Amino acid sequence: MRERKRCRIQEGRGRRHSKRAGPPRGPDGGGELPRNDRTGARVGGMRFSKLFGKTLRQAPAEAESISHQLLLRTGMIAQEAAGIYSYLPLGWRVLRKIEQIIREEMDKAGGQELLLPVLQPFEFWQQSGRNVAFGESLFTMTDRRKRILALGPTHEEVVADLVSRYVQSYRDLPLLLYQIQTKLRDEPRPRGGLLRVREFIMKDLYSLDADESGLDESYRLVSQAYRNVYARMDLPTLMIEADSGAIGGKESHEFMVLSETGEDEIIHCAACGYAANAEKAEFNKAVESDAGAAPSPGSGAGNPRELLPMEEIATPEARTIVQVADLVDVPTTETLKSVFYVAGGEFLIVVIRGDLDINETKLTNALKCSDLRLATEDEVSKSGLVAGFASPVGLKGVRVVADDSVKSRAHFITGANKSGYHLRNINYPRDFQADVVADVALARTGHRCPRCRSELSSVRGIEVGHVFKLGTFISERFGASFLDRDGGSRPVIMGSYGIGLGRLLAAVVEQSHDDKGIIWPQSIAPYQVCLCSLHADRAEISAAAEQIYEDLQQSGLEVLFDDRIDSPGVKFNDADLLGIPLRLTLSPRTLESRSVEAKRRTEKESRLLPFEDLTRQVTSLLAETRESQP
RNA sequence: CGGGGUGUGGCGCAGUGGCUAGCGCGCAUGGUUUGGGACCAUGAGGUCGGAGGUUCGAAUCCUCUCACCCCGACCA
Repeated sequence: MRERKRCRIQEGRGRRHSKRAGPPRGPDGGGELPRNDRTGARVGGMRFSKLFGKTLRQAPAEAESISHQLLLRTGMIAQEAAGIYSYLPLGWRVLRKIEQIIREEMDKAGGQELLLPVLQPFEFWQQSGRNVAFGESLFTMTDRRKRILALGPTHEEVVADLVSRYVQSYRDLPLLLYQIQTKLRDEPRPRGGLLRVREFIMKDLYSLDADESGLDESYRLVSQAYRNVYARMDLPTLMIEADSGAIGGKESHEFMVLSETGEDEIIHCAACGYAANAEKAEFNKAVESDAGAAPSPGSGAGNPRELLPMEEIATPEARTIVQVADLVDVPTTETLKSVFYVAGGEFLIVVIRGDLDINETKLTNALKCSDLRLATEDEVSKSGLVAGFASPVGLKGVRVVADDSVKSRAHFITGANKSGYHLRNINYPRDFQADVVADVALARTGHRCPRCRSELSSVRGIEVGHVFKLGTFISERFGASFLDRDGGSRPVIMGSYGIGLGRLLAAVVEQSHDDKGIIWPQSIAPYQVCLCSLHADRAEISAAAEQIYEDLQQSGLEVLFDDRIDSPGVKFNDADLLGIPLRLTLSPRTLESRSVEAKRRTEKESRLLPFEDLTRQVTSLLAETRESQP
């Protein structure tokens, strides 16, 4: 008892000492520990007691998504304004690891890294014409000479400018140029923590090729590099067909992480693997067991003589497709619906089969416009149309866009353009014509796959990569051309390939966590090992822990050393919350058997590792963990 | 931009006209503790988002405004 008491008094002193003079010295009286003890910062290790940032027991109320909550609770990020975040040391370590993985894979694919300016002449954007497509999302500022500068949301223009100056011959191609840097977009609505922000670090690669087959090869190479990146982060992704949006271009794919938190809807066919963003997804519009489908789909109309004559039917109060279909007792597939839009200031009517909805992305593309919105009630009535009873039949002076579903059958029911009446036996193109006929329909769960006719389903996803075959529209405008073998001048063919690093980080957290906290894949964990010393105020514990901390670092491991004088629960919970792959616990109990307890973040069980050869055992445990991960 | 919501100490919250604005966590100091977010004591910390107004008196009522979050529009 007396021994014990004395021991405690000494511990008390030690504790006071440690708080004033920093962490206790090494086992043999100090001097041997690496420098920088004042702040605890080391190359491979960090003392929890010195770590900048604090874990929170409760997530701030503004955080809704899991990743947002966990990243705030762990002190990995801190919000400064809507869609603008600071990365604190732990979060920044993770981001840098992601960055390094991406860099390695881009280099492996043959990429050359460079750094491009954030401030870009606004003229670049006028030259490409994309100032219109980006619209208000393009941050701009004015310098002291009143010159307008754009804050780069992406860098195709700058690359095209560089290429116009440095690429002269087909011998200079192909090229894969990439940068990893901050980009700025004035998003209308930032959300979900790091999932959608206004300032973000992005890896953007631009491929430059002499011909289409070169572009195909670049596209293939970079796509494979993307798969490698995700695989190294243990992140399952789905490559889907995508719309190219404001970036422009033809073919485009997105890499999606399936998650309910995701903003994108993916239309997917389990049978043949067809997968596309709902913005882009196609589907088979044939109506099954449709006896009335007189002209076969795609044939336009049949012989007009076989078609029944148009008739007017009274449909009082039936203003919606469902009401009309019920009243006349036909399925909604036998009706046509008309919707009114204003595109580029022009009023237009869009007609589509009654059971389908309009996909505004497809519509925008079909119209080649950049501003599309639903018409207001005022605009509709000014155009002389009666909402609820409108149709393109007999309409003059209004541009008509038809979804190709108008050709999928004959004898539709649609509005008579007078209140209380509809028309029966309406056929395209006998009874109305369209200025544009295109696929502008929205695919949904239950529709048929365009490839194999199996049933499509829908899932949500987070877009963690997007690749585009841009083509030549930017290079042409920047005079980025080269001389081919025959001495002819041709525009460079461009591709563009982006990964948002912060979003990727958030996607990993969305994908890999439990009720205790984050579960980092080893490749991007801020530290590989969390060393917890229990009863850290006891001299013998702290001495042994210091030694282990030292040894682990010497062997090249990244260690977060929880040297705080705190209860075991606090330390264990923080280790779990932070998601460090391997936890080592040193306590009086384990010290007695000259061992530490090792527990993987993903497992419940722990094991004792004897001091002898500890670093080797830890290293091999981590290697096993790496292998066992998918 | 439309709809909804929230602004009170670092975080989570209570406080709907009346005394000095309160609680939990966190923080500081001392003590007791220590294998899954310990306990006791003492203490620091708040222009109640901002401006204007009503009132003897405003965190509380009114007007305006700002910020942030969610849904939609839009957007990589």
